Amino acid sequence: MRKDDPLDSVFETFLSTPTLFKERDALRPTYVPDRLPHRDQQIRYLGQILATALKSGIPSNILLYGKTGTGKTAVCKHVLQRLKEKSSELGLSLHYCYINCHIVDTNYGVLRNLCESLDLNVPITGLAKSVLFTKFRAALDLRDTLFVIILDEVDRIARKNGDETLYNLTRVNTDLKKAKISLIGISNDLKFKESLDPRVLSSLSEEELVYPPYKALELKDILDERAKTAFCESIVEPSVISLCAALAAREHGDARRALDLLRVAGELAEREGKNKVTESYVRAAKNVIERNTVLEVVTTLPLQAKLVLFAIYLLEHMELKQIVTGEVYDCYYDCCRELGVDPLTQRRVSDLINELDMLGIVNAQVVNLGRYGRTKKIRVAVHLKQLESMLTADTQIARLRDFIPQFKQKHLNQLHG
DNA sequence: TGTCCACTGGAACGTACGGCTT
DNA sequence: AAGCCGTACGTTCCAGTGGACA
Repeated sequence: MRKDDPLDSVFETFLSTPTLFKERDALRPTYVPDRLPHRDQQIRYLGQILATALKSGIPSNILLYGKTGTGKTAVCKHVLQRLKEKSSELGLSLHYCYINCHIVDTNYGVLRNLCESLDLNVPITGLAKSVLFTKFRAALDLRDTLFVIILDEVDRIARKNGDETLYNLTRVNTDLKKAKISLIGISNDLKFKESLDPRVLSSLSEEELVYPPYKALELKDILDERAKTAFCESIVEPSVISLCAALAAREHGDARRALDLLRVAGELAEREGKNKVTESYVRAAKNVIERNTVLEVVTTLPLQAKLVLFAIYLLEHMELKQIVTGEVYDCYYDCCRELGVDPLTQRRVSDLINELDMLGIVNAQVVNLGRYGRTKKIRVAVHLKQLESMLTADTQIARLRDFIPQFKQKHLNQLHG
């Protein structure tokens, strides 16, 4: 053991303090519990549709709607797990493949995942989609099985790549002799239907189910149950559960958020060697989570997006009444020149602003200023000081710090000129 | 009432890149 | 090695928008 290694004391402290957790993973979003409180109706409904499989029928394709953390994915996985067990009791074959289109967000990627779930080896890139699709269909039809495909965040793939793959998947049953497939699309965007090809829509949404957000009391029940699995006895004060539930209920009843709060609060308490999780740890957890999400997004942004964000930051820093696309572009252009980076076109920058808006770092709203045109009104949506430190962690952006007074002066001159 | 501003956002296209097939 | 494929990222072009203003 090296005496001067600071990590030694960290590890030793960690090992010597008793853990508060019995099963930490029970608070992770991927965990599928045995019981899902307040989702009986949804479970029953999904079960009824999929039960067709138990009499060798093809279940209708299903579209599930609901905001994040309303239990869509958990219900789906839960029901399919049970269905699979029941099928094998009856000697029927059933496979299911879960694909999160947020992670696998290309048509090719989806097809590749489907192939892999049938034990086919496919290259990361290089094959034509049609070739991949033929391979998949052929491999599938070798089995006498029902193949259920769950496409989580299906709106993402439809929006980004068009509905080609969805269309093909909804039609594949007509070409299959032995196997059958059934689709479950999960989406948190209610408007996504509008952008779909009507043919795809009608076959994908033979059945539809909307998942309402959890209410604070329902979240409390969920948390209660999970906390019992996750923590050792009498670690969590009852008020902690209520606070987590209340905070998450405020954010459209997101159970994932509530569980995250509880887990991080537990981890913070544990790290400080405490044997109780109190309300103050929940509040601290809230800050940690918010900061981490923004930090991760900002630091992983490509340089051009960081420059656009820096330009918005700069304008916000100058306390302008209104920040619009044109101003952002001018400022961004100057920043690029300062760094010797080739500036993008305004068209592209407009898209980058939309992307930053989607990520929740800025708020961009299209407004009509009459004679003064149509543009986007932009505001920074996160803490300005934090944003600065996150941006200037990038060495290139840091070089722009000296540029701030110069830019301010230039802008003032423009105002008076 | 018509004009005009400052963009938006869709569509088509170009380029670079990694990786497969032949 | 050549040809092909999918993806990412970007450009160019252009019709459309809707409220202020003359």
